[in-house]
Amino acid sequence: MTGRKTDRMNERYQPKQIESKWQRRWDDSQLYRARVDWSKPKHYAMTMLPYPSGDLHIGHWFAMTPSDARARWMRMRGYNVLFPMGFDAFGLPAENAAIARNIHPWQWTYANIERMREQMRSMGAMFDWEREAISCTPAYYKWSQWFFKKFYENGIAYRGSALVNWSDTLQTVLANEQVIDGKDERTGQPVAQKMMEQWFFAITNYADELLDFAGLDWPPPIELMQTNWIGRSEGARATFYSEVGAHPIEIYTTRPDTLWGATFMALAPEHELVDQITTDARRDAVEAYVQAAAARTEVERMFADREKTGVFSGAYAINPVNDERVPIWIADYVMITYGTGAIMAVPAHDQRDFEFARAHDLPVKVVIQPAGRDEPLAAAAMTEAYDGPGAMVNSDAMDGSFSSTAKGRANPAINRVIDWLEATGKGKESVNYRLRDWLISRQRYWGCPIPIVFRNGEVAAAPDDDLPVELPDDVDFVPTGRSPLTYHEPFFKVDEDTRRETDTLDTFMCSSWYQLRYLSPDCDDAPFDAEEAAYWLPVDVYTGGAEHAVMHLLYTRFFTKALRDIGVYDATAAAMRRHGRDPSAAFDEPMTLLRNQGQVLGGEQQGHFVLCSGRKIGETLQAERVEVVGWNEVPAGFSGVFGEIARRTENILRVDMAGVTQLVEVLPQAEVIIPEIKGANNINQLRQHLEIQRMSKSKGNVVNPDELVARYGADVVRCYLMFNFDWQKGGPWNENNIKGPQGWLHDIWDIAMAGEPAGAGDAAVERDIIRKLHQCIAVVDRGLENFSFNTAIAEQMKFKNALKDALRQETIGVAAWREIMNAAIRLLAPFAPHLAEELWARLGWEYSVHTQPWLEYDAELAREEAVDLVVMINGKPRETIGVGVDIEQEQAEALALASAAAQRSLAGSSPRRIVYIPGRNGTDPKVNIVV
RNA sequence: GCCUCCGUAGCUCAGGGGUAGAGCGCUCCCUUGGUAAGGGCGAGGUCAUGAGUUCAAAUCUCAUCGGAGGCUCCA
Repeated sequence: MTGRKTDRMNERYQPKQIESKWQRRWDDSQLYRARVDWSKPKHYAMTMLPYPSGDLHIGHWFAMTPSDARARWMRMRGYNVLFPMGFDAFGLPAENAAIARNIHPWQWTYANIERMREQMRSMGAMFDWEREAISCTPAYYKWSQWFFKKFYENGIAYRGSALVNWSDTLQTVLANEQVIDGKDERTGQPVAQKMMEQWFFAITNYADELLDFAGLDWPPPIELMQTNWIGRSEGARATFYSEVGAHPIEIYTTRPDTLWGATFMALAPEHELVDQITTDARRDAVEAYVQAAAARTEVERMFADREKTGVFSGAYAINPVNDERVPIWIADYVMITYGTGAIMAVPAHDQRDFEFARAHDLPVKVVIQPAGRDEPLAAAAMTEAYDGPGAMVNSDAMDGSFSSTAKGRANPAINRVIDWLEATGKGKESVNYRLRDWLISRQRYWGCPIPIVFRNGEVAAAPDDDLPVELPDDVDFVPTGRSPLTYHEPFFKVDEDTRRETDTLDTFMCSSWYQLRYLSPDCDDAPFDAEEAAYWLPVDVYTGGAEHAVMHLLYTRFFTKALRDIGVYDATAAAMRRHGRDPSAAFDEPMTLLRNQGQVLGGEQQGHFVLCSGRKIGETLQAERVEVVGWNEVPAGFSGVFGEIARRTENILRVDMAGVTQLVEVLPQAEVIIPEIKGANNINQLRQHLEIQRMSKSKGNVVNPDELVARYGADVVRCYLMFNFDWQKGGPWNENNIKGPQGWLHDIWDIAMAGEPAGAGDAAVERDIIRKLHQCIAVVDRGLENFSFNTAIAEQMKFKNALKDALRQETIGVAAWREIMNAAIRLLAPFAPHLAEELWARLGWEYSVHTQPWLEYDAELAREEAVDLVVMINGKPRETIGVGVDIEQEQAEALALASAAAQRSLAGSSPRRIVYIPGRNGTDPKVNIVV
């Protein structure tokens, strides 16, 4: 023992030195260069590229280092792994920062990239920097423009007039996806609807294909969010005609089976026919209403008292199914952006229409009669719309059709009505989507110029020779509401008759294809090299934040499908075939597996609210009693200290008493009462307050990873992030817990550095450690497979504890020690790559541990030899009997019946039933005796 | 309002019809020329609540409560 202690004292684990040393060595030896090698299976792992915002924050570490650990694991398992990194470098923050600092966006951007690249190197991640892609470089955006041209030539990109989201704050339009609750999702500033001519991508052409997630392994919530966003609904369209002027008014409905129950129509205030159908008598009222609606933002329209407002147009329409005359109203509960912007209103069977009808005294007509009711549904008595199943009534020839709760054709009544509508030409089956085409024009400077020219008013794609259409540097980019490039004549003026498009592209377009640019970032005759693509595509594992669920992740899927359809992958498919790889389905989706990490939040939990009573000595209360209560449960007249525990150090509590901090010293004999924790309580169980909130500079709770690395080393930070959170959930930052992983790595260092053990070893103990090692391998494998990094590390800690214990007992011999260390260091390598590399070298093994094969789990070695036979009486465990793993049922039952517990319970009588549960892979066998 | 996921030890989480688990933290003891440290012992849980199915429920079903996220006049 003394000798070992001395050895350990000689050298301590000093992360700083070994980490920078190995980072250099890895660079010099090009350890992480990924090259096409058809003899090996490929694995393309990608983590969402950062925006170069200035400093790497802990969220980047949390997203990237576990992804790195998994990529390393795949590599050790024999895959040829590509794990690239880049920067999504166009966008508004660069402009805003540049304006604030009076420098150019590119200066700001490139300085940040330099800085972040260095910070990322300190992670010790296996990024292949040779493949770095930066979206704001001409070499990159040339191809963004090229794709735009291709889309334009194939009708996927088009210019159109539409009601778009305009942000006054940002002085640009925004995509639908960037607007949340009528506000810009980044700044929270309101967004107005404005009619503008803009560039769009026809993402809606792909709506149905985007709904299909077959073959994808994506988190169900993401699939659900995309599905909801696309918002497919099935129904029918029908055309009503205005009584005067016979203007056709097309409506969309999911309930054509209720067409006969329409008692009025409603048009959105923005509907183009409003002006034409309104009668002179009603014109003033209608115009006032339309103006009022226009003045309201979408938020106000949604959250204004839910009362349905509207105004009668004076006009009537004829219901095509029964020629009934129905009044046409203008109402802002009808959205111009959904369906046709006009509805047939069926108050009896639609709650919104019902509320409107009751508010405006419009008739209600029942056309679906629920079955099995004592009283049939009567319009006058209804207090809400009925949208359940029933038989069609008052519907002429359709009467009696059964309307189920199913949607679309699956509903017999709807099915029959649609057939009838189509046969009579009164309407047709129709599918509607909530998804709208992707608006990609931006009236800002720091983005990719749209490669379009206007020649004598004619729109044309910029010629290939023009690409890249370079973004000029000398532009006054302070926002004015018009694209800054419109003030830059050398840019926009091609010749007397030809003018360039001066809008720039949404940066989400740049990030829709970056996985392709990584394949060959220097390629200058194509967006990507077909040979590289044939090997690496598609991305096998994609990791990043869930906030991109319906933006980036939907766009990039659309992009991939569109590229496939316009033949961009043809050369790649040919190359695949040459190498014997089947290209079918290789280009349907960009990323086959997706996982989202959670968010690391600042701060922590709420403190307990306590009542402390005792003697006051100076400013400190010496408490003899501390009771946890609800925050509002202060007894009247209570004279001690009460409030929330803000901090606890040893037995000193700082109690926040309505903003004033009171010191409370809890005396050793004090009584502590915490109702939520049963049994005797003590002060250590008291929770102290730490707020949970997002990390942000303004709150001052941002964790700087550089400082952490300087203090603990990159490996400790990596392991802390992987260990202390469920990666897919995230959680509050609590640096106290860093001691756990830190101690673990220090222990491993100490164990390895203590050198070979002197004793001869004990075969049984060695066998047991090997068993534990293999049990550990299984758990680590499962953890990495499932992105459950915390369990993978906890299991290794457990194994380390067992090993340390055995070493202390001097029961491990030299040969076993080397075998175990060899395995343990390889197990550690994905998590703590520097430490593993250092120990691997120190124990005399060949560089690099990261190119070693992963550990082969051996179920036979992991198998327990002795198990406990559990004797259960009526399902309750009562006794255990040590037995061999191979015990048979007959023997087990006999042993169980003979046990003291069984004898006691049976007391001479015979059991009603005996259930034998054999042990499977290591679990204990059980015998349940029912008495 | 609707949809999805989640409630297990102080914390972070495994498990998922068959003995209640891990790591960290915490208590107490030892050590201290390893010192923003080391070693040992130990405590702590009606698996949110209630009902049902079963020989057996933390696990399956239903309801309720609580938390997180998403959608929301979607016709």
